[in-house]
Amino acid sequence: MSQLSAIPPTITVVPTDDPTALPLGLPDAGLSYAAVAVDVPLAHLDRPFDYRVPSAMLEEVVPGCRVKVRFAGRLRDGFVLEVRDHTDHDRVQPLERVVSPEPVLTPTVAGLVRAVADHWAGSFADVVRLAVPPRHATTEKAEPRQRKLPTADELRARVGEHGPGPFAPGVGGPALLAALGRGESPRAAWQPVPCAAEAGDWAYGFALAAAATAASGRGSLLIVPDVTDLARLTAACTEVLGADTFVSLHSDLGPSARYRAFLAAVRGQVRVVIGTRAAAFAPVTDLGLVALWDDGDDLYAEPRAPYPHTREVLALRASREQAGALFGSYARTAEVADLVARDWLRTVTPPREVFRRLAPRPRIASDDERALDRDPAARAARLPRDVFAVMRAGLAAGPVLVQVPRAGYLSSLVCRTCRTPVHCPRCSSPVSVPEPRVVRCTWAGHPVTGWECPECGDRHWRAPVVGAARTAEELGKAFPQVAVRRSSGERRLDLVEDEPALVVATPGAEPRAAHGYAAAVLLDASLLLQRMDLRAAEEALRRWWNATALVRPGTAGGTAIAVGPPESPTLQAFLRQDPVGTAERELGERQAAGFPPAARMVAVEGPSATVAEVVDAVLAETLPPDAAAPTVLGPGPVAAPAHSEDDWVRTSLTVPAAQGAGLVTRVRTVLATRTAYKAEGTVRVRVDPISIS
DNA sequence: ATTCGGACGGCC
DNA sequence: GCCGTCCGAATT
Repeated sequence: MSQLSAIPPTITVVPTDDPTALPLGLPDAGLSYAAVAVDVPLAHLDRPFDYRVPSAMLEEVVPGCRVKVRFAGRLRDGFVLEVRDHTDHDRVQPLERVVSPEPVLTPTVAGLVRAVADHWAGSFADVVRLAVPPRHATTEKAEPRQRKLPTADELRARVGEHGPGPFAPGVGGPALLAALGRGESPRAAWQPVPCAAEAGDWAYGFALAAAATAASGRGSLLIVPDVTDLARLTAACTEVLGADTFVSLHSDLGPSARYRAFLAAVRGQVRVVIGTRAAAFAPVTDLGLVALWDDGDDLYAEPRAPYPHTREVLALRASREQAGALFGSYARTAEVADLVARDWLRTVTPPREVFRRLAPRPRIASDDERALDRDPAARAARLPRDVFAVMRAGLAAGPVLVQVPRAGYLSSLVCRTCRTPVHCPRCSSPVSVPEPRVVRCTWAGHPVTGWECPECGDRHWRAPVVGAARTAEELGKAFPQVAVRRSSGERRLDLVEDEPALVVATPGAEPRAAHGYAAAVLLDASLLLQRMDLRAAEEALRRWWNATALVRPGTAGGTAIAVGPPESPTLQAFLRQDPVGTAERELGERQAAGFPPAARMVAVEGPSATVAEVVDAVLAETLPPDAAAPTVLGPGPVAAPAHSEDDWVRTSLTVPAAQGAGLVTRVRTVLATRTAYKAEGTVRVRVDPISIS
């Protein structure tokens, strides 16, 4: 050791009679300490840390700015949460540098980030990554685009000109717009009519709601599942609000465009933000409305830890910021039904008779052998005669949509004769066909050989439905004079013209028709209904009603026909055209089964030994008074992440919804204790996962 | 007396 | 997770 370092550090003596003096002789410059949310991955370090603000940085250090700090000896990124004149710590380090003085993490969003982290048993650092896009220095320094914003009077005039649009026939619809315009914060579960007419134009409705909110001097946040819906919403907002009034935030934007849109919002240059799930955290000042389209779409489940769901993020946000909420969809999820049952949302939908008159006429066609058409080409395409008739009639009036299952859904099998789904003889799991001629069970990967149908004894199986390519080919033969167009996955059409054509599309990739389809044929019914998922029925209805929404209203002859077993309750629900009642029943079933949203479920996933340790530790935590011990489900096998060497399992803990926060806190405590103790093995925790098994 | 390494505690 | 410190064993 050198001579120099042996000399003790200089100690500055502070006169004790000076009340403004700070300990350790630090210069008092008023606001000299910053509480920083440091980007550390460890659960037990998930809290703010204080740093001294060197006087040279005093100007730039503001709440919400990005900084670099020394933490455990290393440089790390962080956000300043608060600037204060004191600290409770005696060994504070100085801030290393200010990355940017731009206050990108507003106090409101910081509060939301904390709340989201707490709700999903995650850390602030994980959630803030979802909320604030990476900095782009050039964009930050560039001159912002000049925008001409309409005044409140102009906005009121526009809202008046447009009228209530798709809310027109609605019970409570016009009142909703009026309340938003008065600066109130109504919350609605909006059920527009699934049809290609104004009554079904959700994007127009969203734009009108944003305009009414803007007229009250407040901002709006409008969220949709994907870029296709975003394009539609962009068009509607441009028409109703004007192109200067809003920005669009989504993950397809490059770093520069993304940061530019974000800055326009955080700087208050725009008060309306539209986008996909990451935009749910966008810093809209004085938020008056959050709107969410089609909350059942699984794109709303964030794939990164802590796996928050956009619907709950927005619900949390509307509550925290006293904003209105508009959750719109053609189908209705059990979760929205739950929010309605708890009177957090009120249903807004046209009167029953208006709804039924405007909606395309729903029909179902049996898919059993006897119902097939006699026409040999139709027979080859496996088309029931009712479907053949609907297609023929529809083609006389315009394009006909044919919804077929996505390729991924084909990888299941049924008995050739009685259509009983094939299950693994060893562990009863469903089977999949990962590649041609290879049949494995989905849980354990057992190769399936020597299968025999438990119902009829047949030894042969087949794919239950043909895919898009085969369907298109067969339809071409059945309708030789008609153009057959395809839209799926990568090769996707946006719009088809009015000429008669058969448009074969996978769910979610259906192009819109310029004036609506004459008819829709939903061919994937039986396959969707065979899925062993808790949400199979809900998801099937969501897809059918989303496809139905592209068809002309029933008053203009529109028809939607689903092919499947007529006795299926889900097909019957389709026929009944009652998304609200259907979701209420679904919620009732979830309640009876003790599943979310009626209960809170925390799934712990990882190598079996680690999962067992974590679950045991959670169960060993002391329960709050009156709280019951959780119900334990599992462990059951679950897919391991790509690079894991171990097999993974999942164990789920379930408690009544009211005790959910307590359970999540206990889980979080266990995770924090484990990282502090450096326990071996990591787990993944999912609160209310969308797939339950 | 000095150096090395592994375990452990704290991170502002 | 990573760094710094502390303590015991090995090395001179």
